[in-house]
Amino acid sequence: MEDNKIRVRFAPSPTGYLHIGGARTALFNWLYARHYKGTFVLRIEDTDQVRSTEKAVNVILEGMKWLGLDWDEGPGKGGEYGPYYQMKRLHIYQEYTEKLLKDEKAYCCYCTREELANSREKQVRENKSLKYDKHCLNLSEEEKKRYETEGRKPVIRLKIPAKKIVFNDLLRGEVTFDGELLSDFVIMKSGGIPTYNYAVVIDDALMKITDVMRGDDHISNTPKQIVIYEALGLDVPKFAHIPMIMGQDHSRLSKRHGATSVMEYKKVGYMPEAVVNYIAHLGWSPGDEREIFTKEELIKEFSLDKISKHAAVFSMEKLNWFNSEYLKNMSIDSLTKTLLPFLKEANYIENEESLSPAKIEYIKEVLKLMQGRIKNFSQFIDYADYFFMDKINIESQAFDSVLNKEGVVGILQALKKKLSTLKCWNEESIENAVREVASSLQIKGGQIIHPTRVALSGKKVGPGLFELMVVLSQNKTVKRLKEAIEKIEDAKKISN
RNA sequence: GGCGCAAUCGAAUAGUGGUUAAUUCAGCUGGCUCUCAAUCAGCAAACGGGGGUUCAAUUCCCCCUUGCGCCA
Repeated sequence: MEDNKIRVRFAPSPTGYLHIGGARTALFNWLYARHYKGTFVLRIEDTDQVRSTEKAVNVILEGMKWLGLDWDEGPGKGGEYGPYYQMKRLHIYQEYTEKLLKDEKAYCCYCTREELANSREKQVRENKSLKYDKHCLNLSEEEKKRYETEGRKPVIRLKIPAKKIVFNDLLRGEVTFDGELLSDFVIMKSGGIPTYNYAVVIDDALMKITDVMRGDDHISNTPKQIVIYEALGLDVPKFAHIPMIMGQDHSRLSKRHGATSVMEYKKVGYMPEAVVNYIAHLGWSPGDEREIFTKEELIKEFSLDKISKHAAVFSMEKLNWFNSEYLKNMSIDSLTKTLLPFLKEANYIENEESLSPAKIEYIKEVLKLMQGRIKNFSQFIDYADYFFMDKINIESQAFDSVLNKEGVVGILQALKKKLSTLKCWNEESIENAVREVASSLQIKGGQIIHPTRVALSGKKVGPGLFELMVVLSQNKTVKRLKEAIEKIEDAKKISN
């Protein structure tokens, strides 16, 4: 029973951040492992010494944790098949390489960059597929020695058998490649560093990975990896190549399509559950109409046969929709808790810990007005700024088109007078007061409401005016009406 | 250049050898309303092209096209 347990892995290169595509691959593997009660391994592929950094490892781990994708073996966790960093496994690759050399399944190649380029150029000219010319396949010991004394450092190449290489993709069925067209590719670079395809095979085999689920950009790498498995006499795992995620223009998802880093979404104020829910739908569907899924439901429903085969396009609008759905359904308490760091960041509050109960209550009231109007917390910071600023910033377009108009000063003055003496500050009495002012001036409600909204918030759009006033308080309402009146009069003076 | 993978409304996906080809996001119209959002009602919108197989193809097969990827 133990032997049948599914083992999958996510193996990122720590060369940047955890991007959306990587996160989706991680998610699918995680869901697959959790669904079948298998093991989810995290392995760091850090053999690109130039681009790999410790910081990038941490950023990726952080991203995984934020999304709630916990791993059973890997960095910080250990496990019986470690180490889980490729650079700590160099001796293992070396060991297998010596075996391949001894078995004459691989050979040293001393060709220089120039020699390879020349050969390649010739192949291009002859319209042939690009392939190593096997110049070093049968070097004698003397020739090898001569190259070494010249100071050449060899790379190790694998001999590719000239036969069909077939594998059964769990998603796509039988995929066939012609080994004849494959080059004797490099498995070990001259510095003793394994190439991607080589390290990945040894690691997957030694870590007893049963199912390799990865982006379909790896389909063409698979035959090479199978050749390595066979040369090493290792069991070939099952493969499932999932579709890639593209930008709106159907090119590879990149920064110009918007945020591609998962942590960027945290920063802008998305809920990890919403991001997970959305990316789960990129290339996968439950087979019916449901859209909103908890992680537990995703685990329950996830299966390979519901993964589509064609590339998916990332849509910010749809993500926004998912996120606002989550925000709408959150309790005010947890919403408040999540919002606090953003308020701090925007300097709307001093300190998250030392907030007075009254202030927390105030934040909750503001949140109630904004919940359902925002797609993320950055938008809250933007839309609700006037609740947290002493001097508000009146948008110039709103000022010109709504406030700086004939008759507005008189309206605001009348309203100010009425509100400043209002005894009872609740939605109902405020509405009554506003309507009374309107009817005494013989104008429609809207003619008083719109300028007042701009005077109080600096914006033309926002929550219902009366509830806004209740939260803002009588003092501030009156004060801002006064300030708006002054501002309009100043503008009139200047233009005259 | 060689090889591989893919192809349903603008996007994500359902679905089927015979259907009015469905749902969600986005878009548009209208209701509600002080604006926006939310919400409700409605509209518009797709089987890439060509050959087969078949009584019947969006669905199965082949070719083309397009997109994406791998190889340097």
